[in-house]
Amino acid sequence: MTAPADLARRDTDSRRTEIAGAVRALIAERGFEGLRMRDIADRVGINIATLHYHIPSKEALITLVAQSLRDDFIAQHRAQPRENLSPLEQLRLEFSDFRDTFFNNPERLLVMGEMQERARRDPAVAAAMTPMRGYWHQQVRAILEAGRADGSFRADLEPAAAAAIVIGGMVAATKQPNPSAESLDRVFAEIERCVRNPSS
Amino acid sequence: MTAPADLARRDTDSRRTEIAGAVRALIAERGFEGLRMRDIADRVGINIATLHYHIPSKEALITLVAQSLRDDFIAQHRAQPRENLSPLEQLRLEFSDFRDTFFNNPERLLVMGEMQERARRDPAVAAAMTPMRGYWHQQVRAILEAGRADGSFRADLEPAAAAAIVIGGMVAATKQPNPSAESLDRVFAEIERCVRNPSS
DNA sequence: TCGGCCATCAATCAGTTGATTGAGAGACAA
DNA sequence: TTGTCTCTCAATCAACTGATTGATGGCCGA
Repeated sequence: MTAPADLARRDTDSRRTEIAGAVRALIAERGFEGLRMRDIADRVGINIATLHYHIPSKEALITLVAQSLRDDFIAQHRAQPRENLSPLEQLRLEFSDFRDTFFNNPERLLVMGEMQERARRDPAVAAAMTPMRGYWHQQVRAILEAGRADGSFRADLEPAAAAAIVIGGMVAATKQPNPSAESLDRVFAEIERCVRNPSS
Repeated sequence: MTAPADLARRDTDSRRTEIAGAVRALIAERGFEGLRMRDIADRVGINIATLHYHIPSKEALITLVAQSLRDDFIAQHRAQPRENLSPLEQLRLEFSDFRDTFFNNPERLLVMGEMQERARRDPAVAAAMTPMRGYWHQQVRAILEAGRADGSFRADLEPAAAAAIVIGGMVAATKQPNPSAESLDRVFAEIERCVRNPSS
């Protein structure tokens, strides 16, 4: 008996989603260099040949994960309406989004970090990661520009450079030893003081 | 003839240093998941058994590299006298140090990034990386505290959080697409504006 | 001179790893 | 019913990988 009736049989699309989730969990746990096709199959609960049926190669798998990350990222950013908020409120929304992800979905940030490293050597990964990084950067930059325009942020603020610092600062906050909600918030508050207009 | 006279014969200490250098170059090129003992031996120009003679295991090798990074890092930071400089000058020295390393020794920063990722799962690596990160953080924090004290930096600046942002901002600057001396300097200048006292 | 130690190498091993093969079972249309 | 298409699996492969073994030649102290 090679395919018992009680074993879940899924269409390829949902299988691929399931596989992507398993891979992300494994990368978060053991990193890229510890990623094994057999472990992925085991976690999904399928045979390694079945895994290869849905995903032609390990390389394709990694591309799939990069795309799944990008899709998640953009979906989350689109979920919240930001139009009616002040630039400072938008920036704070960015912070709270990030904090929520860090605590409720840490695997996402971990895997993004790993993928970011790999993007340097793997064009296929870079093709999925670069737009995501660009989207985020653009989002923050637009907030900073709006804040500079309405006087709530510094007049001498350079949006592109400052966006890099804001994002870098957020990421750095998570890499401190023993990150907590409080330690994250301390860094976020400092970023706020970095960009706010002192004379307002 | 298995050990010809024209083949370099080195004592274990200098061999280990040589091996650490080769490993760092390989990690920078291919990342952690592409690191192979045979490639290391090839790059050093020795047999794989000789490699294992000097380094008992791959794990020990990685610890060795982490330590070599830490030693380099601290050596460079001790090299420049900072005592007679103003806080702002000290901060700028930090920037130029970092920029020099990025362009003259990019392998160092690349490998530090990879190791930082790995530190999360490997206590031995963490033991070497955490003090390095801590040293750097402490260095920047001291500069920021001094600047706040003498009024050249913001009075409401929180040194620990700001240090995280300064370091995170520097690192983020190198991860922009197509980083150049100019793009780095734009970020560094923005960091300066972030911390300076607006009323001075 | 000689004996022991150090650094080195060719050859080899056992376990791992990504990928393939050939076939079975269920669903569904003709 | 029959045929075919999709999804699944056990078994297997060839290549790779970290590590070991046993031996060799040179250096150095006695």
